[in-house]
Formats: sequence, C-alpha cells, structure tokens
Amino acid sequence: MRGAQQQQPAWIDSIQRLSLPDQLTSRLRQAIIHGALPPGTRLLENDLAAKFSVSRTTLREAFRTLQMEGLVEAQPNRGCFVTRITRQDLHEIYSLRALLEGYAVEIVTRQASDPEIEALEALVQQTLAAANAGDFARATELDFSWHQKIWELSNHQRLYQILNSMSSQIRLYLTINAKLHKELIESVTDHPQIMAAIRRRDGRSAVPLIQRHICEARRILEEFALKQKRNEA
Amino acid sequence: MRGAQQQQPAWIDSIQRLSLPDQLTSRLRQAIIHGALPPGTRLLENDLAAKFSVSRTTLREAFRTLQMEGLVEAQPNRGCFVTRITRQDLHEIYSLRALLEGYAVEIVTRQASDPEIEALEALVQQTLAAANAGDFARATELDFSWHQKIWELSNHQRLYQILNSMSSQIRLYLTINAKLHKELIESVTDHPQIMAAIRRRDGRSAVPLIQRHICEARRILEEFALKQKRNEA
DNA sequence: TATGATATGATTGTCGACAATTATACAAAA
DNA sequence: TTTTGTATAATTGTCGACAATCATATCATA
Repeated sequence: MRGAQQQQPAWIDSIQRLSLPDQLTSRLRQAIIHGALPPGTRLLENDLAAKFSVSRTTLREAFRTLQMEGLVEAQPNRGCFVTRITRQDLHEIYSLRALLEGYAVEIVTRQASDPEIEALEALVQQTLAAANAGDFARATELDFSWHQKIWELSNHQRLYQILNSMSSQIRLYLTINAKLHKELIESVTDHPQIMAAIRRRDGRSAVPLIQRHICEARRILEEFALKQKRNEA
Repeated sequence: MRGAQQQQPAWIDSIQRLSLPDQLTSRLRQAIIHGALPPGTRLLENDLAAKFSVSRTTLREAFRTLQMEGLVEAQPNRGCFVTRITRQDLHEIYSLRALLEGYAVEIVTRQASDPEIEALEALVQQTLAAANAGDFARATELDFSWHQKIWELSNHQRLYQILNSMSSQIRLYLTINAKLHKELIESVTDHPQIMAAIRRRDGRSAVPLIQRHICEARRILEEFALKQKRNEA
C-alpha cells in the first residue's frame, strides 16, 4: 500500500532484491491485466505453482496481495478467482477516479517541471501516432502510460497507488471485450487539449477537462455494458 | 480491497467463517491501532506466531494484508515493523481524506435515509457527552465511529475502504503521543454544525464544513509534529 | 585503535507433507 | 424423476522442517 521509500540522497539508488512472492505477484498481475487469465478464471494453486515453479505457500502470498489490489477474489475453502468487474464496480471506480485524477492534474500543473511536462507531451504524440496507424493495442498501452505518468508526477504515493490499482481493475474489464479498446481510444483526441492546459499551468481548465475526459470514458463503458445486457436478454 | 458482496435476497445473510489469517489480521490490526504494538516495533515471527498459537505461514499471510493496509512495513530478509507515520505521510493522508470524505458527505446528504442520519446524530451526542465527562479515550473512539459511519453510509465500498485504512494510519500516529487525543477532541464541537447541514440535506454547506474540520485536525497534528521536532533539536 | 576476516546464533524465506474441507460420482429411496 | 445419502477424488488450509540470509561476537592484522 505504501512503498517503503525513505528520503535518501538521490544518487543512492539501492539495488532491490525482489522477493519471490513479489516477483510472482507482478507476473500474475500482468497475466491478469493482459487477459491471459480472464475474469472468472479459477486459479488452481497446484497448477499455477507448478507453472511458475514455486511452492503453494509462495503463490498464496501473491494471491493475498492481488486480493488487496482487487484483481483476485478469494472464496473460503474454494480458492481464488480472477475478479469479475460489475457495473457497480465501474461506477465506484470512475466516480473516484474523476475525483482523484482531477486532484493529480491540479498538483501536476502546479509542481511538475518543464521537462516532466514535455515527457507527458511526448506520450500523447506517441499515442496519437499509434492510434492513427491503427495499432489499437499499442495505443491503449500508451494511453494508460500517459494517465499513469500524471499520477506519478503528482508525487503523492497514496494517490498514485490508488489510481494505479483502480486502473488495473478497469483493464480487467476491458479484457473481456476487446471491441471496447477501439471505442475508448477515440477519446485520446482529448489529450492534446488537456496537455495544452497543463503546459499553460492552467489548473482551472485542466482539472475539469480531465474530469470530463474520464466521465466520457465511463459513458462509453456503461453504454457498452447496457448493450451487452440487452443482448443477454 | 473489495468485499465479495453479491446481490442476494436481503434475508439471506450467509454465515461467514473467518479464515485463520483473517482473524489474525484483525487481532494484529487492533493491537497496532490501540498502541499495544507501537510504531517501529519489530514483529518477530516466532514470538508472535507462538503468542497467537498459529504457524508462521499463517502469520505471514496476515503480515501481507497489514502491509497493503500500510500498518506494517517489510524489509526484505529483515522482517516486519509497525509503520512509523512521517510528516509526509500525514500530508498525503489528510489531503486525500479531505477530498474523499468531502465526497462521502456529499453522497450522504443526497442518499442517506432519515433514520440513518439520526444514527449519525446519536453518535455526535455520545461523543460530546464523553468529551464533557473527560473520558477522552472513549470520546476519540466515538469520534472515529462518527466519521466511519459517514463513510459507510456513502454506500461506496472503495471509498469506505480507502478512508478506513487511512484512518488506521492516523490512529497509528496518535498512539505515540497520547496528549494529542485531548487536543483533537476539542474539534468535536464542529460535528453538530456539520450534522445540521446534513440534516438539512444541504451538501453545499456540509462538504466545505467537513473539509475545514479535517484541515483543522491536520493543522493540530502538524503543529504538534513541529513542536516535537523542535524538542529534538 | 581501527579495520577486516571468521565463526556462531538468530531470523526470515521456501518448501513439501498432512489435515480439513469441498466437489463429484453413484447408488438408494421417495 | 427427483431427492437424499455415501464414498471417493480433488483442492484448500495449516503446519513444521530445512535452506538462505542477516546480525553479532571474537579474533587477527595493519
């Protein structure tokens, strides 16, 4: 939940040994986010432990972490399953995200350095290029990186952590319907406008812009969810 | 991170068996929050496992959860320690809390039922009574319950969960200086005013009021932290 | 004295084994 | 046919043991 990052002279970047459970957590998180383990999948401990050549103890520690991140749900004595994101979940996630990412943008417009903002700008350009080239998978990745970079630049560990884990859950929802990627990517056309406001250090404009951007994404997802529900019936 | 609460007929409330690690997590959380294991304490696995009559495996699972909640920090190959809350942490926590609890209040003014709001009111009265009686420990508990009840009434799992875990971290900070309880409790005089706005369903007033209330608490804590720092020097 | 090497003990990391629980298959009875 | 009971297999829950790592004490050397 909170990185153990002490204030140290910047030129000391301690080598980090990642524990086995932590490595495993990353691998599993990636597998889940990228759809290799789609929502609803039952995570059999024996199978997975064998696949990754670790003991079940190690695996179960990774499960605990992923559970706290909301990517995995545990049923007592029945095992773990990849979380299914519901409409209620989407509502919760997007309402919080609008609030929190708005706050992140406000901090960035005040505190980020010019080079940092240029790095953001670069990501936007790359995203647009990928989208124009029709490479939606890559565009989606870059889209997420841009948002993530904003959270990172807010220099607020908790804010970053919360937004990050919620975005993982969104990606979880996207895996089950690849079509959504294309629809969502269309809204990257909002990014340049938001960037412009950030470069002007104009929080009054940037914050509502990104909040509207997020609400638009939410609208697309909910519309899709409704359409899907009608198909079921 | 997310309760696995399916929509079911309300009269079915499934009996819940709490797993050993989950029970242990609760016990440890309480011990930490109430200062039985003060910040900085090293959590030796053998000792604790013996004290609670569980295996180290079980204990370590509880550690993982508490780590994600920010109550415990792990140092690789060196063990777990009860988190020390820094001034930076307080800054992060209170900035987010003002934002999120404001949102919670806004939801409550819109959605809570009258009886639910009366329950809130009752908590305020109890808190004031305890404070007037000089029972600051009890007053603090009730103070927290009031805030917690607001988060709960927002009917927003993620909002609740985040605010709850941040409030645990605040309590962690309070354990190391009992004097703060008394100073903080003085601001319960804000509660009735906030309650009045909530009863009027007046979000426009209630939200800024609670945000100011939270910022005031933050001011008290930071002032204390500064004073403490000066004493060190 | 200060530094570095070495041995020893304490503690965490990882594992495989067994116990407890749940799922499945199949037979018996209504 | 549906329900109920029972045996079996599959899976999760918990544990103690061993390996790897780290902390401490001791001693040799500059």
